[in-house]
Amino acid sequence: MGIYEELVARGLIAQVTDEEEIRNMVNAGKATFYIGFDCTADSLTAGHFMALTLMKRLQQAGNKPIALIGGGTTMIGDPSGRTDMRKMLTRADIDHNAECFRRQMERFIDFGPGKALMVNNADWLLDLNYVELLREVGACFSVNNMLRAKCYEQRMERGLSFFEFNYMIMQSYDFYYLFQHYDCNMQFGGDDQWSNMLGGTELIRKKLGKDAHAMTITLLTDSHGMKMGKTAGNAVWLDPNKTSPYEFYQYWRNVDDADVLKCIRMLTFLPLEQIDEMAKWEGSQLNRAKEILAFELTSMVHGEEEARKAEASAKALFAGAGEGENIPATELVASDLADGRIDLMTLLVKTGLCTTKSDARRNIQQGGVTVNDEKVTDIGRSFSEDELREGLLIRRGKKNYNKVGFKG
RNA sequence: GGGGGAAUUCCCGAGUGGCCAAAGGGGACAGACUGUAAAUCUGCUGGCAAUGCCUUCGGUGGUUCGAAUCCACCUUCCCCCA
Repeated sequence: MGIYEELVARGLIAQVTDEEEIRNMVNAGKATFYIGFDCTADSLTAGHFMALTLMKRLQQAGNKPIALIGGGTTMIGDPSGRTDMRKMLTRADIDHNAECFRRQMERFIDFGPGKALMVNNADWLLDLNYVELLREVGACFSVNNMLRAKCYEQRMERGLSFFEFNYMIMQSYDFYYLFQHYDCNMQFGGDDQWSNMLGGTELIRKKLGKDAHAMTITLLTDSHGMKMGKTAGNAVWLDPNKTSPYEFYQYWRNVDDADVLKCIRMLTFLPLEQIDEMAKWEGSQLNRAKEILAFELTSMVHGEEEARKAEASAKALFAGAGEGENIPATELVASDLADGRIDLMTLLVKTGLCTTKSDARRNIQQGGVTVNDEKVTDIGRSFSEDELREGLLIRRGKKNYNKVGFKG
């Protein structure tokens, strides 16, 4: 089975420009492909992770990846599938984000000589001359066609600025540029990028009379059709300072039954035969599959050691046993106390378990707070220095823990 | 350039002088049920020194005993005509 067939079997491929040619090229390790990453934040997210694994899979099959950091395109911001305009970022923010991206990617992809490349489109986009660009590239685009592109559909209702409308042209120009300077013959991207990617292949055909290819990755959505990799509107980050390994582990440990197998197939490197076996599991047995998923991914992103710790903590906590190594902890000092005591509501806020005291009050009143496995419903409950010294395990809801200690 | 409309809490969206911390829905959070799942049901959803006080309805001023609501100006967005 070639790599192309494997990608299909894993459900990763959404659309391709020319299946026959792409299959042959990729299976023979002849592709030089790029994936663009717009650096709108200072860390990659779980959403980018799939693109990274895809790069890795193709690299392992002998193809050459180019990671394109969108230092230039981020100056505009992709309007695809969005209902409103992105916040404009400053040049300094973008440069900083690009640097963060670079560091994270290096952990997944081998950027050794001849193996892979990392480029930044700021290097060629920012110096473009407007009139020259219009003459050279603009002439190749039909506004009529662009307006028909699916990625602008939502914006046709609410308004799309000319500024953002140009995003497609910038992205197309990237492909055109990489095709000429790095022999890049294929572009990968999320399925929401399809129109933008076709813009690039069209441009290459019109300007150079040559064929370039595009292929999109199925977007990872849950059984409700929502994009995965987000909790409460917040991204699941790859940066351990933004999403701890434990939280990262828990995110995958808690996916829907209906989504586990899909995630394992698409995101892990486990052999397909093994996955097919798991597909027979049912009911609570699926919990085992979730553990595997969570462990595999945490281990890829944060290393095996961290994955083990996260797993051990999770098991300890949910088995009710208590002490895990890796759960968040808070050390209080004398100045945190008033008259040698601290009340529970303040404590909940200090540990980050609750956002405000009102929030803490609600949680206590609704029976959602536990201290050392004992439910506390008295909002006036407070703790002495001695109690703190012995350590408290505070829990909010089923899944949020914090260990509190006292120092000094 | 001309004309018309809109901006409300995390999101959508009601509210057109006091009964408004603001209906309803979604989401989030908590509880029950479970398998750390889903579905379902219940509660809850600005803050605080909490039967009260403070801050919020795009911004700045104004009218009024009292403004999300009325007036002026500004900002942003949408629609129609050019």
